[in-house]
Amino acid sequence: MPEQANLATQSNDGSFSSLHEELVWRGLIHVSTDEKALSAALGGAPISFYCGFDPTAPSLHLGNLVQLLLMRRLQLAGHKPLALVGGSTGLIGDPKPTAERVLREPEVIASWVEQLGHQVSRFLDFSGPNAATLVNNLDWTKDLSAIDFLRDIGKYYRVGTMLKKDAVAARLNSDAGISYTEFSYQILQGMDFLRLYENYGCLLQTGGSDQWGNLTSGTDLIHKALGVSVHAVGTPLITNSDGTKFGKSEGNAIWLDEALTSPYAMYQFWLNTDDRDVVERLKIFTFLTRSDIEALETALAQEPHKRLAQKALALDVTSLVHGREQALAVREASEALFGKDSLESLNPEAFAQALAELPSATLNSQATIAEALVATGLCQSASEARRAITQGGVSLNNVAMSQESDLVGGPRPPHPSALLLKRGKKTFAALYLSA
RNA sequence: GGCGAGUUACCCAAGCGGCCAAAGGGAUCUGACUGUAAAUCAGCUGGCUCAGCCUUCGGGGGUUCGAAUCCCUCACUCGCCA
Repeated sequence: MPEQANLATQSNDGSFSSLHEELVWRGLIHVSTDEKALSAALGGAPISFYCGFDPTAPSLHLGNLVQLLLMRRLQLAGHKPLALVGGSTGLIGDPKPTAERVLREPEVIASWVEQLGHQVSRFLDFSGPNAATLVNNLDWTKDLSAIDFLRDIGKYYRVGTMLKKDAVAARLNSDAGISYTEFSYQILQGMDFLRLYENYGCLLQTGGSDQWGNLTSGTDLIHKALGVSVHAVGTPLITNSDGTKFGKSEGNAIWLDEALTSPYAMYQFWLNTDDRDVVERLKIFTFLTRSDIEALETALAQEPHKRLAQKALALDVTSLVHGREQALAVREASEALFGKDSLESLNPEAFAQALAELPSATLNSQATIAEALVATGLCQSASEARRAITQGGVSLNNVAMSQESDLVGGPRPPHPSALLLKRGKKTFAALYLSA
């Protein structure tokens, strides 16, 4: 994992008259509580604010990155981030629109909480006058009794209001229904905001707009319990123009953990951003300035085939997540592997280096192409491999392989023992020969 | 507590005793075109030792030569009534 090497180079765009104005331009504010009050709070003396991350997986993903970068922008403007990991809310589960969540073992949740904490820490500065603080909501819930919870917090909640929250209403209208457990989630999250207000003077919560009901749960609770008005900001749901879900590649989520999504895959993901979406992504996912982004927008309009905007986006986000050095390496690998020049003209050293960024397998030269596809993970099963070969989408060092029985061995320049295996036009793996 | 409806492959959804590895749509994937785009067109999409075989239609049991389809039972979901 890269250290926080990038933090020092980040800054907000000085050409905006205020942080609020920049956030609006970047499209980061989809909904918020009182806009004037919010703008004033962001432009005034430093405030504490928080954003929560629930442990639903061992790693954060691109959706969480939106929040992390928003937090960083606020921090760069002088505000103090409270990064919350959901040690308790993760045990309950935020209601998804379609289905009840499966409860995980507390030990699993605890280990995910720890991993998320590490990941979050890489995106924020934990030193200086407005150092970030990592908090865990399990700290103020684990010893709370059900009776105290119902008496001290529950009384502030009206069931009618709770039922109207989109997340709950959607579930009541679906045939999945909703358990009392998940129904209660909004109260837990509201309580988090209250505790953070009491303990840290936290005045703002940020989150995805799909969390709006949970964000307002907190602002409402604080208002009712203490008579204080605090703020909430909901970022837009990121959607793809072609109608597919953002943040997925071949059906898999893009994770921030390099063990789950390689830096190469991360780079490729961003490089493949649709023309229609790329400017919006640059605004949200990079620290490029308005003038940088406008220049890329012009380039996109005039020479779309050069994909300068996509390249900038891919390099920048990969740098943010995996570090500059790694990002440059995977860019170089991408250019070598997708280059128009034949592989044979590549220098073996450069070729091997590019291959090193790909998923790989080691086989002996008597292995078949079908076996190689499965071993490298390019195909899930022998049947799928066979299908891919039959459909004409498989090549080894850019030479089409049309027979499943074809062997991987044989002289295949430029490298004696390292080979480039492709399924389709952009799904690649490295194959190493052992004999 | 009573009554009714439902649980099918990644998602939606047909099927209601054999012609069902299971229609149709969506999504993924592959090919053509291209910019490693978009749109469009075409094809593929359970597994395997692949002209054959094996496992799948909420779980378990049963009827039958034969079940996703019929019966029993359990679990879960939804709706109406109390």
